[in-house]
Order: sequence, then structure tokens, then C-alpha cells
Amino acid sequence: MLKISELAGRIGLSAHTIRFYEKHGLIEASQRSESGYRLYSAADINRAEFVKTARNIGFSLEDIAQLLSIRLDRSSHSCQEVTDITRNKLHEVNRKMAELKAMQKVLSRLLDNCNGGL
Amino acid sequence: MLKISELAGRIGLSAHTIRFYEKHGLIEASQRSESGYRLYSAADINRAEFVKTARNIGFSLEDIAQLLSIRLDRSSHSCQEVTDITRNKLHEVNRKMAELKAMQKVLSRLLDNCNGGL
DNA sequence: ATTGACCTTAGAGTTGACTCTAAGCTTATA
DNA sequence: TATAAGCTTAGAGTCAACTCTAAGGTCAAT
Repeated sequence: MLKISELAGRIGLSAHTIRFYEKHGLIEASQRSESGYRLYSAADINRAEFVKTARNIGFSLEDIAQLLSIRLDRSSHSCQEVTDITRNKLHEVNRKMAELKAMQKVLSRLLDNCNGGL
Repeated sequence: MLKISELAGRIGLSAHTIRFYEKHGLIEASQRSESGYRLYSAADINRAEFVKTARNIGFSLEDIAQLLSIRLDRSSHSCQEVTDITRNKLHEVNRKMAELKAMQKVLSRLLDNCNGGL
């Protein structure tokens, strides 16, 4: 079990941010020490890493909360609902992928021009 | 030449946002009508589209300003400088690409589970 | 036993990126 | 010619996502 700043160091967020995410229902410490310190399990770490990745990609906290609720509590969602939300997000991901590829091209060309230009 | 709301419609931003980007040095109208209306050329449109794509990808306005200054005014940057900045951004793009792929996998699995689970 | 590095909470403050408002000028349409 | 839709500026307001502060409790090491 990790304490908050250990988790923070591990996934590259500040302890402040982790508490902030907790307040918004994204991350939880499945245990507390006797003195009230947050203690994070392996599953908690996974979840935190998922949140970090999704944030990096550009999903909002609200988006992430929705995805987590599907991931962790599928039984309370109809299959249709899961499919709609997920397909939607998958579309966003694919669109972003295309834009990243376009940007890769632009950046590579800049780099080549310069290296070749010398 | 397009007026501001025509440009806005074309690239999917509001006229407000375009003026906001102009204030921050990202987009410019290369001409004004007699009455002072902004008029955008093909090159201006390209530039605006680049800004839009870069924003969608998640670059900050500051990042974008830097990239634009390289794209449009390479002579005032040393090749080393261009290379450093660009390689840096290319790394970011590649990292994001990897994260998007990971997310694709998670989402696809969610989707499959649900479709298969019925 | 005290120092320093950690942890707790509640809540205030900051930043980036819009988003809107007000007051007034321009242009196309009825 | 008047009415509406669209343009101008300066500046205020909003929102998401942090980021920090204060006041105090905990814990390991000197």
C-alpha cells in the first residue's frame, strides 16, 4: 500500500492533484491508516494511472468519471448505454489520432527542412 | 477573401474565438475592408486551420505561437533552435499517440465485452 | 523531547482558454 | 429608409482544472 506522495511520485501527479481528483470522484484510497492517512492498493494505482492517461489524451474529468463508471460498474449500465458512450469516445480518439498524424507530418517536415537546409 | 464569421463557419470556431486568437498573436487577417472588417486570405485560412488542429491535439496557445513562429519565420531561428523545439513537440506527439492507442484498446475491449456479453 | 518531513481538512487563489456584453458603425434586404 | 444581421473595440465574466495556504495532527530520526 502506498501513501499519497508515493502514489504521486509513481504516476507523476502532485498529492494536491490526487486529493482534487478524489474530491471529484475519480480516485479513491481503498484504505486509511489508523491516523487517517490514505493508503492506495494496486487496483487504486491502476485506476489512478488510467485517469492520468485519459487526462493526457485530453478527456475532461467528467468524461473520465463516465468511463470509470462503465469500467467499474458495468452492471448498472444498459449495454446500449455502454455502447453509445464508448463508441462516441472511440470516435474522438480516432479523430485525435488523425490530427496527431497530420501534426507529425508538419513537424517532421520542419525538422527535415532544417537538417537538409544546412 | 472571407469575413470573420465565414472563416469561423469554415473551420468550426466562433468569431469571438478568432478575435481572441488574434489578440494572442496566433491568427491575423492579412487585409481589412474600407470599413475595417477583417478579410482572410487562403494563407490566413491555412494558418487558422493549423491552429485549430494543434488546439484539438492539446497544444497550448503558447506552444502554437512558438510553432507558428518557426513555420513562418524560419530565418530568424537558428537551425539548432528549430530542431530542439520541433523534436520536443514531436516527442509529445508520439507519446500522445501511444496513449491514444492504449485508450483505443481499453475502449474497444469495453465495447466487445458488451456486445459479446449479450 | 524536539526537529523536520510527512499527513489531514477546508477553503481561497490562480491560470488558460474562452465567452459574452455594451455601445456603436456597416451592409444587405423589404 | 428603416430594420436586421453582421462587423468593430474594450473590457468584464465564466469555467475547468488545478495549485496553494493555513492550522493542525503523525511519524521517524537525532
